[in-house]
Amino acid sequence: MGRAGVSTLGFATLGLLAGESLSGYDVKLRMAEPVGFFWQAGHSQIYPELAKLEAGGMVVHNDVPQSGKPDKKIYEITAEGLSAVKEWVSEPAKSAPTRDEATLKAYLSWLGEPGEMAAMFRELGRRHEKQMERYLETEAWMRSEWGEPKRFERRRFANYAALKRGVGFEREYAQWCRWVSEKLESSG
Amino acid sequence: MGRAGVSTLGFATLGLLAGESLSGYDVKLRMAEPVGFFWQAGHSQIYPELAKLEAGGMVVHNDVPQSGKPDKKIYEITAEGLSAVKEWVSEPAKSAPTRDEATLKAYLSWLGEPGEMAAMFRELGRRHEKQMERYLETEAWMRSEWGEPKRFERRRFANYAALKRGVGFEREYAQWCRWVSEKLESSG
DNA sequence: GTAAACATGTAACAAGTTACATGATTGC
DNA sequence: GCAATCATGTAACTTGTTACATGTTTAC
Repeated sequence: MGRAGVSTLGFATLGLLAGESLSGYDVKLRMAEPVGFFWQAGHSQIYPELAKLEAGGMVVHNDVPQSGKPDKKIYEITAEGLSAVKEWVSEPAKSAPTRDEATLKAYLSWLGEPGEMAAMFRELGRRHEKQMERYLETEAWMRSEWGEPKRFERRRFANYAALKRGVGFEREYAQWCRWVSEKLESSG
Repeated sequence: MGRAGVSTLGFATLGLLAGESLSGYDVKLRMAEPVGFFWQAGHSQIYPELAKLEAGGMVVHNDVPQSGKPDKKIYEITAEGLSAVKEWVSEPAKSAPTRDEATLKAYLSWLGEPGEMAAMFRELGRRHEKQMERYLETEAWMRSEWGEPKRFERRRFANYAALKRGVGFEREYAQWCRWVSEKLESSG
């Protein structure tokens, strides 16, 4: 928890709501898609989080009655909530301790059969490569839709910057996987 | 939890014990230093974990009485524990969902003052660069101590491979941070 | 004398995952 | 008919973090 008991998930939610008012369901969808590769949460985390934010005066909701489905709760950020995210966003990002199972397995790879280990890393590399390609497609879409990255307005640039991190991360990861699998193969 | 209720932390611990018998305190030290950048745990997690592993027959301990300090418990991996790690290590690594606060802040950077945001990312970049340099020093030490990476025996290669991931990760991260801060500056 | 290293544990809390629970509408 | 989408929640559980708890030895 950070200031006034708002967790990082809380700030992520506030950040989304700073752009547009959303239902819990919509927040969930965005946590899966654009935001998902650097922060995600299931609905079982989001609904209680929204309730907590409301209790803290960061958001308010109004019910939109629907036929058949439960009432939709549209959450809107308050002035208090907005100033809280704005303050939070420029504070030093704390890099949470990385926990990476694949790197752990590389470190312990001497315990496994080299051929099997090589295959495992080859497959892992493929997965990260595919993910990178998906991000590159989105990047291409942004360029075609929004034009020159140099002239992006702030919100689009922010989106582009996050995506760029995704591309770099996956590329480096895929390269490393391929390197590991090749070395393991040639030694087996 | 994976097979027979062993968590990833459990396997990390078993992996360490596969190389040498260790006390809980020693496991903690290794979780901080060589293993720390891709998997870490405090002693409050390690002691109960060792007890759980022992209850599951994966490790056994014998007490080494000491003067003044509490008895040292030296944990040794069992045949069962060894075959469990060996099986686990070549299974597909599940990439746990990434949660990266800095990338989230980049995505929400449009909410902050550009100058402040740029400074934040510049500082973050410096941190990752320093970390990269620390890893590079270790790499240099390995080369000087162990010779040509090509001829590393399996255990040393495994160590080297994990370190290499650390270098690549930090390099990519630092580059991205610098790129973000430069763009934010030139736009502010 | 003071801090760090050695050595082991427990308790309280926060965060995240999986499963349980309900129910209409829409597209195949 | 069957799965997916829309829409909201709760409960149980696992994992990880921070704080509490104790006590000696060694180096500065």
